[in-house]
Amino acid sequence: MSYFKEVRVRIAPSPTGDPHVGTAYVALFNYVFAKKNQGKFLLRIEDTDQVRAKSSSEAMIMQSLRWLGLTWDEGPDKPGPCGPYRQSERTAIYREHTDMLIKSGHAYRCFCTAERLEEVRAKQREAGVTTAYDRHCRGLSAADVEANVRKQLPHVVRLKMPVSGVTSFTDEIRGLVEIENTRMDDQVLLKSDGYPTYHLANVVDDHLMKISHVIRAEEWINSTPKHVVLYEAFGWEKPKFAHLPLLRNADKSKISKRKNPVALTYYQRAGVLPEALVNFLANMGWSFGNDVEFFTVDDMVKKFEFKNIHLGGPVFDTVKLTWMNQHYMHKMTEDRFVDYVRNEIFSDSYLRQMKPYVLERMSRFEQFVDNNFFFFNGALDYAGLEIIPKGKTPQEISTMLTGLVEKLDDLYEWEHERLKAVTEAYKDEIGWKPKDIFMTLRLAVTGRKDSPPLFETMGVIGREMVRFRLRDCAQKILAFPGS
RNA sequence: GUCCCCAUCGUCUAGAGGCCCAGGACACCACCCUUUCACGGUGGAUACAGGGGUUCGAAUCCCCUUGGGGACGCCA
Repeated sequence: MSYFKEVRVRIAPSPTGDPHVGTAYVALFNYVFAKKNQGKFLLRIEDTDQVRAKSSSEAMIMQSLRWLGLTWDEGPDKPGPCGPYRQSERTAIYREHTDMLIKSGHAYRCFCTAERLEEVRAKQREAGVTTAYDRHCRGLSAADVEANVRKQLPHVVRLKMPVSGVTSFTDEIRGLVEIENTRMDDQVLLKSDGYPTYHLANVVDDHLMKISHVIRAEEWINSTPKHVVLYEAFGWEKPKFAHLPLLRNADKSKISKRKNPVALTYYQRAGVLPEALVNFLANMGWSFGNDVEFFTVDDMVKKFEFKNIHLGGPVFDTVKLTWMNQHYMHKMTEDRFVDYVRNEIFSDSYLRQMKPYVLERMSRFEQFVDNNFFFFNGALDYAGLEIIPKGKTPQEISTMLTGLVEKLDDLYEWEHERLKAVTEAYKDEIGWKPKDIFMTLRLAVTGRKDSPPLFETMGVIGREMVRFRLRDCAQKILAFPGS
């Protein structure tokens, strides 16, 4: 009798930034597969990276998935039989399971320092071989380990990979995948801060949460054998695996914010309707058949099968998304139109944020739309704006803007004082005059010279749209005549 | 570099050996509709990466080459 009595699948995002379009993509296929099999769809927050995890990100992920209608049956906010559904609240479970593995001889403590590991890797890179842990601590005697533990030396716990043979698994979409064990590293399972790595937490939780099908992105294929070894070490029945193709940038590389807007919050702000985005995502790697392009999630549920997934990495083409969105827009009812404009475009919260900066600059409300278009637009038109300061080349401006985007991306909190501090530090770093950088930034973000205070305005417009405008501007000015 | 995955128009895809000198959609071009702009309609251009097999027959099966991507972290 199988351990799995029903279909249970999950989306397991890491709350380290804006909710990602790839998360929605994988969530959609999980959701559809669950519905198709009258199963359950869970949301599990994988916040085991203490350095990068942030709670605001978790809230946005949940908001975005709900916006798309991809709602879960169990999750951090929806208690179920297998909770808690936030990994940071399950550390005792991981420690307990790590101890089990150490006792059964499937894992060992490793006291190597980060410096030593870096040295080992550097040498391997130099020699042109695959970088991997050299298993220095795998042969440590029990006495040595005990002495080190007593000295409270910081350490991690690593998985003992088999040193020969082949580990394989059957991918539901592509069939048998085999990887030689000699190619695999002794993966860290428990970090020195006591938190688990993805590999451990994922396997333990998938088992404990009775996940029957692991449907995730293709980037995980290479580590799946490690997970298989873990399931076997625990003596657990394995779930089925299905690896979805990766969404791509126009140049076919894995979709990334450097080359494409990837935040779900960006698409929502840019006025893409949720059903259009979901429909578009459904057409990535999968097709309804019979030349049908427009369909609902419920329609997809009826027809979905793994074997119809096409494995070529689909390019995320926002032009086609926009066309699809137009189709859904034109079908909106009057009620929904009014509701949408009120609640998405002129939402209460957005207007309230704007109020301190826009009201004092107007003497009649007839000025509102013209004066403040940049709070509502997506891409702006920079032609005829004198956006290139005297003495600077379009290339320099473009590079400056791209560099600034990267600095702003590092910002933990999107708030005007921090925006100002980061921009000023950047100005000093590159040694530009204030005017050259601030006016250019103002024009890039708002499209006009006379706009409300720059950083406050950027704060209101929001991270995703500012990033998009800056990148868009950096690209457009290179195409200006004469540049 | 090593391993893994993949390969039909520029892009998303249909295609499960004969229905395919390859169908649909986006984008593009032309025309029609129209006081404008959109929408819509009609038409056009554009693809089976290359080479070997297997077969009466291959876009479809096999092999090699090439190309693309991913993974090689105390990130997920």
